[in-house]
Amino acid sequence: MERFYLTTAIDYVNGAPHIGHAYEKIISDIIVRHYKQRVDNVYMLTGTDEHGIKIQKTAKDLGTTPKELCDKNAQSFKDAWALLDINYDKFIRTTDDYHEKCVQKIFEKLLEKGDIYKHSYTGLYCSGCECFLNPKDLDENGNCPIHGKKPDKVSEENYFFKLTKYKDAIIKHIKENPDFIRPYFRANEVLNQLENIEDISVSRPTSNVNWGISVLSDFEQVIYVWIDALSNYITALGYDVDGCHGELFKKYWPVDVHMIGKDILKFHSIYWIGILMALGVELPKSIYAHGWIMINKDKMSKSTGNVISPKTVMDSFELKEPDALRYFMAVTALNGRDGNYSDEEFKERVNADLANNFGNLLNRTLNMLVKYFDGEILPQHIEESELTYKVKSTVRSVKKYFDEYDAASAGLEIINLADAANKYIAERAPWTLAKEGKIEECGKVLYAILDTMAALSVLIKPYCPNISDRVAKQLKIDNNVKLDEIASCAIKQGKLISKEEIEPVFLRLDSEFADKK
RNA sequence: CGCGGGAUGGAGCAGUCCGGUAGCUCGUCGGGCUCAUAACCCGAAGGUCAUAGGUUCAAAUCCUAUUCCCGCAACCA
Repeated sequence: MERFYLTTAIDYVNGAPHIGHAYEKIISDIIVRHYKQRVDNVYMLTGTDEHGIKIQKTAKDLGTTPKELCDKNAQSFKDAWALLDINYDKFIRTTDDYHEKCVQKIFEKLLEKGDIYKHSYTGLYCSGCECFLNPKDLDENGNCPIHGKKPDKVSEENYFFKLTKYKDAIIKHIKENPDFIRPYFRANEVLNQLENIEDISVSRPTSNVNWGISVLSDFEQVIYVWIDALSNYITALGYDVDGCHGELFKKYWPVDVHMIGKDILKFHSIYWIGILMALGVELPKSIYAHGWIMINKDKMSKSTGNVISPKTVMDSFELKEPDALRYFMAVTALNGRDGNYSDEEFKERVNADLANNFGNLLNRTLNMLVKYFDGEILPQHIEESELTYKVKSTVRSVKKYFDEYDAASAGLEIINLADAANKYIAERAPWTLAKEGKIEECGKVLYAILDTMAALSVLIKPYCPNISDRVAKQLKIDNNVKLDEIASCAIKQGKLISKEEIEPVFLRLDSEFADKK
């Protein structure tokens, strides 16, 4: 593999970014940073989905234009990702000019091919909701549950995509490629959904929705979200319906993984795949459906009012960098399951793993190095230890977990290595060795730990880039190396550090130190 | 009978496919260490493995039934 391409879902800009949006971007960013430690060419795409009736209505309510609303909210997403050190390569907005033009061409191509056709649709329309209601959503009297009145029978002309034509091919693809939908248990759900699939409506009359991309050959209709939003994954790379693709598309498509929430798996694994098949474009290598972040065990929702933003968390703990939140988000939800956030859990987890286990390990070891060796690494202390073997096996299993995009398990594996190093110290008790005059043995133990920390600095970098940098600085090593270049005995002989240069890499939240800072 | 997943010490989970001393993390309690960020290490307590039957020398694990919870089905990140 010499290139890696990951996309996140593009967020609907009808509101502000919250911790659920942030979760997806954080694990995506961690995966991307990990692959940068393995592959030279890595590309990450994120962005915003900006069309549709909800934006149109919200803008109207706020007395602004849809475009102004989108500009403002898209910026708030960008700001949030900057705060979290999300290193995306491109931020696409579905209102971007090149995207709109490409989507129009895609629509026309499918129309010409006969995979999109015009069809009259009759449904139950509620003027209060300004949308069609599903008969199942109605109350026992057949009324709209929100507005309490009978919806009208309305017919409208829509364009439909012949999804049913591709049904069998999609089923076949999913069954033949067990790695296509991750985690695997989600594939069953999709196959189940496929049984009852129908052609999907891919346009809306402008009389209903005007904030959208016009159908080129029919200005009475705008293109609906399926073709508009999902196409971002290829338009961002310069896809061209006539085959004159941009360099990025040639280089990075097909995508290695679409990182999405479990709620939109159906649209990606069925609708999007159908559209790609119709376009004759190669299919994604995999789609990863992550779980949701619950807040204090409850689903985050506007109605319960428990929606929190990443900035809220960072402000309430006075965090100046996102490392702790990034780490917590990565490990709180195991491979595709839901995770939970609470202030208590966050604080305890981060204190236990990053401060007590990881950070304190470096701190105590460097202090001993200063105390017993004046901060100097002596040549006779440089050698491999039993920890060297542990480092190698950790690197192997971290890679294995990331092969499955399981950043949580990989993260725990990394912390386990720090744990093993703490046990190693206790077993060897270098402070006792120093007192007993076994000074050379003491030096070797300290070196073994520091050399393990050097590897840990590289391993933890995708999760906690700032912490990693502080470790690297104090150990005078380069943490900007590929995983396979992690070497034993990376720390060179000579003066390493003085008492004054030792700084905690991560302070406990709510600790006295943290309060003072 | 829509499809699927689950029920294991206070909490969260592994073990179930291929039966054979019930394990991990956190919490609690006790001890140790004193290099360190109230940190680190060791040990202990605590479970009739949802319920009722069955198969077996032996069942958390296999079979049957029951109860309860959850996901998807339904434009929630």
